[in-house]
Amino acid sequence: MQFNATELKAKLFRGFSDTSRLGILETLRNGPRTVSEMVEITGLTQPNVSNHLACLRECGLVRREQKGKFIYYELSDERISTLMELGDGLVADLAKGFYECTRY
Amino acid sequence: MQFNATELKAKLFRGFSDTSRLGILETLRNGPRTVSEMVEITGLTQPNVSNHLACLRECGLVRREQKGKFIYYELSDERISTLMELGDGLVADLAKGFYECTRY
DNA sequence: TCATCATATCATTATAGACTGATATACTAG
DNA sequence: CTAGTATATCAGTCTATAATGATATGATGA
Repeated sequence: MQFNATELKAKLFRGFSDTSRLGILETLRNGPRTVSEMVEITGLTQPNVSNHLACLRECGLVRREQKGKFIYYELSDERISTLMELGDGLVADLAKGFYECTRY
Repeated sequence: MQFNATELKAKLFRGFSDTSRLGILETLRNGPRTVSEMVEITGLTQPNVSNHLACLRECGLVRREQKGKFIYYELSDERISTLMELGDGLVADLAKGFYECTRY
């Protein structure tokens, strides 16, 4: 399989495009978290969180660090937070559209 | 159906998360385009482009303007370009990860 | 060593949504 | 009005992937 720039960028955004995955990324905006903390905060099941983290890590959006029996995850780049901030602003202004958007 | 902030933001990013849809948005970074121009540039079929544009319009990411027998689409907010720029930068730095990322 | 807790992986199921081909609508020029 | 071009819609198919439950791995402390 071969990728062009647009495909790669689409993949990047796909990291943010699922509610569960974005929820996980949101919890990391305030600093590193363990898997169980994220499970607690998001209400997702543990295997589900681990699966999404595997995706996010494979694509380089998060990195992890083992500390004792816990593994801490964190965002791998400041711009990932920036992207989410930009999203916040846009959603605030376009919110009406997103409420009504039923096509994807 | 009820949405929280994260769900809405995920929806926003979903606009950018599909290669075809992102390709369409990319063509609009240089200004308004007609549907047929986008078909020409992206290589997608016309119904496919129209479908994606309907999504994007419903969610407020693009707006359209009729001029004679053509309909011009354009990005509805500057920050949409900014978001794509940020994406460019991130992909450039994390590209390796995205090449190898096979999980979504 | 074993028991326990934290995290990861795997097979399966279920669903969203991308794409196609056919057709409908809408605008313009003649 | 009609013909031709531009765009939109729709039903059906197909694929990708999110979620689940069961299980495996790995680290810690006793």
